[in-house]
Amino acid sequence: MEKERSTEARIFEAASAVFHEKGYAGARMQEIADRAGINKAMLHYYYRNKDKLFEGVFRTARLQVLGPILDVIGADLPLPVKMERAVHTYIDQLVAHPEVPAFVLQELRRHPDRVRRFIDEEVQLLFQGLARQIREADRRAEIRPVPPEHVVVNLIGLCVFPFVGRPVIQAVLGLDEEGFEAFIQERKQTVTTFIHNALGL
Amino acid sequence: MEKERSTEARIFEAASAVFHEKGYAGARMQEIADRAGINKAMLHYYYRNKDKLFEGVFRTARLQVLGPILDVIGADLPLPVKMERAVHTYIDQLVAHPEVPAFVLQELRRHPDRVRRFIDEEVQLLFQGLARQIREADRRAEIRPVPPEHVVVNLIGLCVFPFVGRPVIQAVLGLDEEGFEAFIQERKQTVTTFIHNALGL
DNA sequence: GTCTATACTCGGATAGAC
DNA sequence: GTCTATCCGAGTATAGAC
Repeated sequence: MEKERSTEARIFEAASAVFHEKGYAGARMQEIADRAGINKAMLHYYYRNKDKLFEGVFRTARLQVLGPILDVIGADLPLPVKMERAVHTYIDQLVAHPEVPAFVLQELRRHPDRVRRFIDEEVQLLFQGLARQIREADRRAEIRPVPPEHVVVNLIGLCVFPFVGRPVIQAVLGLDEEGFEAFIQERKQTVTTFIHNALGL
Repeated sequence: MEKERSTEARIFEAASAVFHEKGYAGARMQEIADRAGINKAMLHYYYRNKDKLFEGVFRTARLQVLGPILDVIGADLPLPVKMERAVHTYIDQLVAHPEVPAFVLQELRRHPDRVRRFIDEEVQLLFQGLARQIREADRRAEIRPVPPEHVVVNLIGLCVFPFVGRPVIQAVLGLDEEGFEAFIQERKQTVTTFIHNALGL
């Protein structure tokens, strides 16, 4: 109910929270209105309908989950450094938006038509560039022989999975919220080492 | 509409498919009825309501996603062999039920109360056992020093992530359905090697 | 711009005939 | 056991006053 930000911004933040938590199908306009501290009718005044509101939230989520990591992947860095930076950057990014990956993956799964817009030409090329860099390192015998596509998927998966599987991981390891936080912070180091060792760097 | 299996079984299969695809909130009783080739009213005759039907599907999903892998983790095997078997078994298991992990993780995220039942004492102990085995191997200097909990999460994540992130991975790597299948089959080997190398086995 | 009241649709659930 | 018809609550969206 903060009077600071504009109504529109408050709606958007509330909508983000609710969509992230419940997904499109589970989200209720009423709950969004409540969290924004305004009336249901206002939602339709600013954003015509649920779809439009969702569209905005999803577009933002894309940046939150793809933004910084792409810069690192596209940067001109030697492989070992790039790997380390990628892991650190990506985990930091995900800590800032812990619920976004599960949300995004869920919605992409239900709307295959969105996938092309989500992973556009540019994004695809960036990842292909990383794969090529790995292949090059392999050719020069700087790393163990290894299929580059798998390394790319492993890199992303090792960073993202704990956030998508959070409840299960917390239960298995017996971690409370702050225990999980700490675990994630450790991963910046352990995942980097894991990958470096796997590649023989 | 196969006349073979009983109506009850057909309903359950249809319900599984729809719940897996759409999640609880997105699933429609009408669609389940259609796929089962029967009337909506029949759903309520066999399973009292949507919740009860979901409960059954979810319980089965738990076994589909936890079953075989737990046997391997609990088995009395040397670490390198156990890791290899775990990866192979788990990926085979997930190929048989590709949509289940995303479904389960999504629903657990929305119903934190279910988590305890999902990861019960027994499951927790099995994973702790694996962690202990890794810690032992570390103590005996059979592997590189490494936090066991992270290895456990990495093992599971490397197997599960491709299925949860499937649409994104297909788009990034430019794979069609059978290309993805092949990629997954490759992973049984590449992930095993990745982990072995990471641990210095 | 913000509210209240209300229209309308969708979907889960039940009644009751066969 | 299986169907048709129908009820009813929930949830999105709009009308209209202030």
